[in-house]
Amino acid sequence: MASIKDVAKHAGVGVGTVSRVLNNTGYVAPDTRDRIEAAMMELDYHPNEMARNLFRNRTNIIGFLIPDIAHPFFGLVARHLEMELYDKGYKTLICNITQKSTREREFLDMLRRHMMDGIVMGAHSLDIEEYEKIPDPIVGFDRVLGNNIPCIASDHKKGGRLAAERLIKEGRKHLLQLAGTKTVTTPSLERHQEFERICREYGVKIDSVEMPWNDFDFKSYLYIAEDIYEEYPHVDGIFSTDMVASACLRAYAKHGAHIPTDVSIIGYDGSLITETASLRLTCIVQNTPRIAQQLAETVCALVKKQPVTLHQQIDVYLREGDTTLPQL
Amino acid sequence: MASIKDVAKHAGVGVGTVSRVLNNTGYVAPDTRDRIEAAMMELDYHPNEMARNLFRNRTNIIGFLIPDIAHPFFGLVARHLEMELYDKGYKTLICNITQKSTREREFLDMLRRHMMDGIVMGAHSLDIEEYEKIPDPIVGFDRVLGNNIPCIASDHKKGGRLAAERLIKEGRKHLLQLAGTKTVTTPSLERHQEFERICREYGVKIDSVEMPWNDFDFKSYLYIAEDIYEEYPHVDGIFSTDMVASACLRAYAKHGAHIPTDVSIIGYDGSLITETASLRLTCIVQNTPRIAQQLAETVCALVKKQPVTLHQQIDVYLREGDTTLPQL
DNA sequence: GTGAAAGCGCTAACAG
DNA sequence: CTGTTAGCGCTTTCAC
Repeated sequence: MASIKDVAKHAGVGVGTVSRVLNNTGYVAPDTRDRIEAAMMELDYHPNEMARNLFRNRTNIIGFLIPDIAHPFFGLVARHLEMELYDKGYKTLICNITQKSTREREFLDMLRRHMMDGIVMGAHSLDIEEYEKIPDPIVGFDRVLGNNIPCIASDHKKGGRLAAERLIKEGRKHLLQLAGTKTVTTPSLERHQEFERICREYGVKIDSVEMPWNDFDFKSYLYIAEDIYEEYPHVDGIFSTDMVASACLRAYAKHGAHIPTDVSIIGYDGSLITETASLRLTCIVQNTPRIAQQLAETVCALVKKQPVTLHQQIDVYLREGDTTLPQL
Repeated sequence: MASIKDVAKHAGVGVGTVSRVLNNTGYVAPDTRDRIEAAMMELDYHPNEMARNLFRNRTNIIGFLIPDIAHPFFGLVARHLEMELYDKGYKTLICNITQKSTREREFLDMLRRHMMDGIVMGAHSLDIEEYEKIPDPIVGFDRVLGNNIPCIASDHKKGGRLAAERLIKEGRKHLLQLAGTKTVTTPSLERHQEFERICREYGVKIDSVEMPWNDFDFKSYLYIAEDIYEEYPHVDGIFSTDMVASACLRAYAKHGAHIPTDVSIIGYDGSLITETASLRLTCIVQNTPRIAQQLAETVCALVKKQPVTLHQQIDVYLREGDTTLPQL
């Protein structure tokens, strides 16, 4: 708990001089510096970052708000984002908003109270106006938070197209896509619109089902998948997020369908679970390293009051797995 | 950027009074309070948390150091830990230390510089003495960091026993266990010692392989699994972490082994990937909610200088999946 | 080169 | 009940 004053006293100098060696600013006589460094060592001195923060008016902390850090896709983004931010000199504060709560508002409030220099919003539930009122750095990850708030998202439209075209090319005749609830609008919904559009364009039968919100609990996805099978036992192609797709894979296989002979399944995200299963899920992969890089770059630019691009789209691609028919 | 001074001036009162309504301490005349609240509203005032932190000498931030937040097991612990800490009034700062770097030391330094009130160490690489020198709150998650540093870990010994006994009961005769590198000692290594001990006790052949460190990249686990198959094509029981076990499942199945008829596989952790695969991995489940709860409770107690239990063991259990023979 | 002093925004003690 | 003041620990002019 030694303070800069203690060090100064111990070394027989003023606090200003200690501060100078601490920050390597201005001139300090070599032997004075030595004495100060010795004093710091002896007192086991560590500069108090809170005091520095107060003076500089920044904490070097960026907040990341997400539905659930345990979700494989968000976990991956968080990992890369933390890495990128770290390299830029920032620490990452995370906040899950799995259940309905006041967490989001509190998180935004922390930003306003200067606990964080900026935040990346990977989830949202308030009205656009609320975000636009906030003068501090905010970047949306897959969320459109207002006209002047940057948003980074995958090219979901292309993702939907790639999936639809692939299934159609395989000769599938009755497709099914499962989407999350549309309580809030996010760019990712575009993939389903595009998927449906293309199916209609090719005259392929398409059913779109909106699923209830369920906190990413895989067990409940399994129940949902069972219901889906009951209602749509004869579809021959399914498109959904990795998690839901995996659940459907289990449900349809359990009822005797052979994957991919009878049913092709394409996941969306490209998270770890598409690789660890014995039957690898064919999926549309979101470029998480790139997303994280852009998020970090944008939020840091905002913090430094540098100009930023408001809309950034990250490319996606289809990765072959074992749940679609091999291409000829 | 309005400060408490601006509010005071605007409301025609002293800063002390404003502070009083801010913190609901002491008496403030109703109409004075109204005037102040109106001023705060008008100026869009938000108290500066950095200044408060400096005064109170705490940030209400707890750090969580882990190998990789994208790893399904660590992600799960992080999720629960964040929830627990949030309920206790703390925010969670995460730090990955995937690659060799100075990150760990920097993280510890942040603790000493009062950027965080305490940290939970889910990874470590320094010598015990380094941690013991640090006077600030540190709790080890599956890491013994010193004689006076609390450590919360699963009952790994029991985990190893449950796995061994199950495989032996199935009549398996040649077991194989894959362990991580032993560059640092962690309680989790006990499961392998116990596994081996029990195999010997029952006279069952057991091979233990130490794997190289690979940053939890599943693709490299697959390569390793291939090598393992080459070297141990005739084992009939495998025990390893979920990730490695899943990779082995793929490798052995690919080479024609039928799971679980020919080979039984038991994973360790009980993470999401054991549920999402079409062939669910039988596994030893670590009680992540409970672990997180204990971690949060312990680190908070330390922050408040309350007494804590130095060693806490969390129970584990075996969860039936599809990669072991059904019990009679 | 270096010390003294002001101030970052807030809280709490102390007079009135 | 409320205004004034002295710090929290640090950085940064500004004289000496």
